[in-house]
Amino acid sequence: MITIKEIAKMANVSAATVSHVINGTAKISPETTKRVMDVINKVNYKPNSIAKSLKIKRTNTIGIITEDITVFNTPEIINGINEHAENCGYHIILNNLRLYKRIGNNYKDTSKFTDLVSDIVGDLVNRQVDGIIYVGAHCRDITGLIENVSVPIVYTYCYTNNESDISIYYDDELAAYEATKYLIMNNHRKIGVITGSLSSIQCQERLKGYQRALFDNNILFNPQYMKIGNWELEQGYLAAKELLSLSDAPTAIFSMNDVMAGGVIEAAKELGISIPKELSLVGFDNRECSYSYSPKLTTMSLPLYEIGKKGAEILIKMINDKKSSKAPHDQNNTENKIKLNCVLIQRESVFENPDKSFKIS
Amino acid sequence: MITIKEIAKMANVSAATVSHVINGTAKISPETTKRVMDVINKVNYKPNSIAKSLKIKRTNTIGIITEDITVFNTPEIINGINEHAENCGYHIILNNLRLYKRIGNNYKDTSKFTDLVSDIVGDLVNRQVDGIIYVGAHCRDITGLIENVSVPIVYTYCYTNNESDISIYYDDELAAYEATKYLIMNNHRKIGVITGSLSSIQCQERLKGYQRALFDNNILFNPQYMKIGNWELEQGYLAAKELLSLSDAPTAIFSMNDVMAGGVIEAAKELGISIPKELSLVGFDNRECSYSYSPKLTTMSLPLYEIGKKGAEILIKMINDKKSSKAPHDQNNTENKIKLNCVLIQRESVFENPDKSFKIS
DNA sequence: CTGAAAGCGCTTACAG
DNA sequence: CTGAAAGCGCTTACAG
Repeated sequence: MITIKEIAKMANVSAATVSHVINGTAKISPETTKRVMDVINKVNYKPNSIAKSLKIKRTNTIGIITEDITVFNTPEIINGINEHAENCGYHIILNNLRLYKRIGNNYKDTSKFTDLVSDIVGDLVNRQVDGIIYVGAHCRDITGLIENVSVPIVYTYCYTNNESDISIYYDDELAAYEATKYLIMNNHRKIGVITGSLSSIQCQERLKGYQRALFDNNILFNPQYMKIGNWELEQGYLAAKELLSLSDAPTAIFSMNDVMAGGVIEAAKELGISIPKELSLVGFDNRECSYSYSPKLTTMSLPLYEIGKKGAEILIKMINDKKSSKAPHDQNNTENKIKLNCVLIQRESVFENPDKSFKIS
Repeated sequence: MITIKEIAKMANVSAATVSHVINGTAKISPETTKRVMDVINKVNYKPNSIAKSLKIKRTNTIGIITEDITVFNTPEIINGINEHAENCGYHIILNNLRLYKRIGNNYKDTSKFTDLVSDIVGDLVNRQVDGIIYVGAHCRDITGLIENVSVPIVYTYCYTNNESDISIYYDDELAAYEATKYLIMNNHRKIGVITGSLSSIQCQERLKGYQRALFDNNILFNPQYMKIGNWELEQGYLAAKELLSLSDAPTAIFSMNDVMAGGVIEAAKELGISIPKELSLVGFDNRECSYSYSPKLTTMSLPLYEIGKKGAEILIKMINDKKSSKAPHDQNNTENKIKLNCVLIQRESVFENPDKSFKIS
């Protein structure tokens, strides 16, 4: 490994001078600059960033802690973080908790892995990361999981109830509102909904959005049109069967995830009901399967890339603010819980209802 | 940030002694050990790993270069690397090329991103990673992409034609053989195959496996039973329609990926042919969608986790061999191209053919 | 415009 | 069993 001293000797200058030409931290005459650059290029010298980091107390590295990288949302969030970080010259140290393998579906009980997380955070801090981004596997409250960290941290796809913590996730209520409104704009007024597990916040928020869209358009909420699911395909199938056998069956269904929408498609096929001609369907999540269904599913896409990107932006800003000892982020008047918007992906499962009597002007 | 010197002062010993009790590198009396540990615990001191790395010239970090983390195979490979690396005390620096965003479907032309990769490799080396794992987005030949690296490197989900390079991927031929054999064991003898793009190596290998299974069981290859697809659902649908309308239609189909198998399911539904009772179907890849289909698809699962794990094992072994200046890996008599086996995931799409006349003893 | 020197926070022969 | 000292490869006031 070739060092700055050796370059200095070869170029007949001091190590300080070499450092200055590399970093542009002092005015060096064009001649010596050239002499130095020539030997650097000749021997293909690259400064040792570990040594540099030790001196400047900054690694230009951010730590990412993912709860489980195999969950569908995570790679795209990492992609977003990665792109912005790279543009700012930051590297990424990845720590994957492998939560599913370790504690299965107990992920809601954060106490089961606080020790693990606190070890990892400690480790990251020892390795001098400039900041940390935590990526949840499920959007939920993880208050208390991480405490007393000496570097800036931002939470993505999860949140805490601590006001000064920065959390970035997406707006379930609004997304459900948009999905329902899209069906209404397509002249549907009898709109069924198949929910996820009622105990989940996602489900509650999406239900609110669904009802608000109905309300805003003067459509009475018909409890018969609401079926309780559990996010699984089978429940979507069963719920659709019930909805479609109602005497006054809905002409459209909003399924709170794509997987259950797969069950709706199956049920409709069995009943000989054509999607989208006789039944319109909107899913949620824009999972891989939504594109494989036939018809291809119209669904709400989660702003995963954007969540990652925004997280990286804010974190890097916090790092820079800290460096220049500005006021910490939570004392600015900015809102610390950031909800990004989902976007509707129009594919093949929605059709304008031909019944003109419902037409909205 | 608290340093080893401060700990030394507080415990009334030298920094050397503190270092020794932390690392167990010398016999220290129980009394001083306790005194030192007490202050370490009291102030929650954690040594600065950057400083340590600079001194010992080892970071216990491996660099992962992924071609695209959003491709389905990659997260699971990272998971495998991660688990083994963590067990060995190694950290991971992640570099994601975002190949799809950058060059779209030109990924086969590695010359389009050699400069990018060589920058990243250089960067990783400056950051003193102990080794590098490259994770392909598609299993293909990437000879020449990376050259002259001073740290050990292993390739996963791709390979080079350079004998000394270590590559870990999976055995397409054998997997197709197993899939076809499974159908034969279920008493099928008229087995259709829907291929991917014929130009792809995967497809050629899988075709070989299919034919070898037929041959080994004395079944004549019937060209009518082979339909050329392109990995997309629509082609699977069309191919299945043709196969199923043959006068002597196959009783089973091997689809070279899960997506086309989705098309087969659709075609069968349209024709009123029941899967698996009247038609057995095996897919390939074990993608998310294969579990959402109805019936749930029996398919070959790629050993992604295992590829990652094996990659990490070999890389860390190379790092240790290098440290103790043993012979480099490629001079051992071990094989440097490692093909792991796929495993059959039995779900609901295969049924034993009731026609006893075919029964294999 | 350039260089000598100190120092970032550790580890490790070496001496005692 | 313990400590003084050198050094890993950089950067950065400071002096000239």
